[in-house]
Amino acid sequence: MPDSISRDELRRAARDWFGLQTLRAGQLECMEAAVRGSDVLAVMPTGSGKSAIYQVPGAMLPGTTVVVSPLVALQRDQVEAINHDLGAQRAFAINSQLGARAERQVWAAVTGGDAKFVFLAPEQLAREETLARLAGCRISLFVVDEAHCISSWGHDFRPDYLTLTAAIAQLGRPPVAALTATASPHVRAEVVERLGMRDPHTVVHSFDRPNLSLEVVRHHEDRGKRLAVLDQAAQLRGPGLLYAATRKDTEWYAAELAGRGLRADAYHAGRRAADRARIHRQFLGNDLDVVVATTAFGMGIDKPDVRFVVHADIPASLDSYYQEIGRSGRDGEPARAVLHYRSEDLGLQQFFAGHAPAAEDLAAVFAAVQESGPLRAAALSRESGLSTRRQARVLNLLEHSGSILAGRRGYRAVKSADAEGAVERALAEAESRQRIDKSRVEMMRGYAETDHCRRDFLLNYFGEETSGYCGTCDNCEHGSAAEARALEESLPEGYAVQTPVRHREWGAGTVMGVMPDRITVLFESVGYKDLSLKLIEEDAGLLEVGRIPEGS
DNA sequence: CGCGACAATGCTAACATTGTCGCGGTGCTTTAGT
Repeated sequence: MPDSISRDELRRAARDWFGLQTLRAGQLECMEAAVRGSDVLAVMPTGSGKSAIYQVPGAMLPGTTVVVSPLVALQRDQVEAINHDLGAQRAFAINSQLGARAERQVWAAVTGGDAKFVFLAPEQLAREETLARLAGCRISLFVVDEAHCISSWGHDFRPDYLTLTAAIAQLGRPPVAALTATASPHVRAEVVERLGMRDPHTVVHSFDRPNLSLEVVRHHEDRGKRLAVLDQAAQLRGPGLLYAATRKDTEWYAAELAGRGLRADAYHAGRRAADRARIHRQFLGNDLDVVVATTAFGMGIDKPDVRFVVHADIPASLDSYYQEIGRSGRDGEPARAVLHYRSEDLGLQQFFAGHAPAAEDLAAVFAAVQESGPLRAAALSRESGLSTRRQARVLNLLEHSGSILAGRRGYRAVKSADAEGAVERALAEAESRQRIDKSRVEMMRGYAETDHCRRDFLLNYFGEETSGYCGTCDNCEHGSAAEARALEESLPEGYAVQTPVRHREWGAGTVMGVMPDRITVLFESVGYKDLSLKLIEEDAGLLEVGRIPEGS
């Protein structure tokens, strides 16, 4: 029985099976919670033993642990690592790259109870066939690795990330463990909500990486920025990463750096799989000085001695930025994070942040559900005529705006919902998401333009209290952070980071940053907003401190 | 939202300005055709 697994047994299993001589407090707590049947949310940096949190309980619990993992290449690595540690074939991956024969073998292992771990992408779990077969097995733990993908990809790029709740229900609602290295309070709340987690045991490590120095270089001209980026990438000691916003620019920078005698290559999703694998290998083996990449490069890359991460263009959010710079200096030695910033570059990110689905798509799907529901996704796709991807996004919006429900037998309409209102509410939901995405871009601008300590800004964003001075960002070194800090002596009382507030128009929110003249608040409905303290003081009742229930 | 490519304009000759259009990031899946 799971209840009988003790702390000592967990320690012993970690040591004997996975070679972990010591466990950190956070790790052990999470393992205990998982074997006890609690949900777990762990936010820990890469390399801190996050995987052990599910590997040890998964190996000890009876039945099978399902692990949702975003990339097939990552699944392969994870499977190999576990099988190597256990010295037996106990972990398997299920994805489209399996041949017919391999697939039969995997399923035989899973249904026969030999598989302790099954790795799949959310798209695989959205397939009725896969889910039904898994539902026939004993699933004792459901793990979502890289759980921040729910927030960053679920809304449009990979909507099946938002249908995991339904999969969990169909698997008999085992305990759920969500793991990630990067999640701001907003992302954490979203993960918990979207996975339907119940009072999860939560461990959040500090986001501070003191060995990373932070710097922003501002530019007005595109040409000047390009030259400065090249000069810097050529001059810094590698190995390093250079992030650019477009595929074309990665090729351009890589060619220019190669022209200056560096071993550089461009990495983006448009390159052939073999080339991507080669670049990855060469980078790990120190056969490349610089990889010039789009956001495609990163997940699953664990190289300890990356010495710099330079951004030629601003990323879409501080979440992305932190993830990308977090790939440097994992050995604890000094590393540099430099952002080359032009305010014009924000335009591209704002473009990426915004497009609503067509009203007719929403109307078609709602009509189909209302007339012939309950319907599962595949049947519904035949009725509505939409591609499964477009439909998944539309379904998700309709569900989250309260017009349809996802049940065991499929989607059905909420009795009181009418077509017109359903479309309207779904569009409002889409707009609200866009506002949030755009406000995240604005927070990124805030980081690039602040005169204060940049580490402070970053850590506040992730919900940490800070000192106001780190000494290793450009603003601290040049003194502007110290001046800014002196100003803060006159900060008003009552607006500490993470204070819950309620705005007259925008409703509930959380204070995310405090500056001498203004505070930054993350509102649940409209995203990040800067509020002038002067205005708040003048207009009593505009902003109330504390989480005051609606309508009272 | 901002860019680059290309066409059209203005006006009377070789070219500078203005206007329009299309493009831009992440990966799973499945399937048709070599």
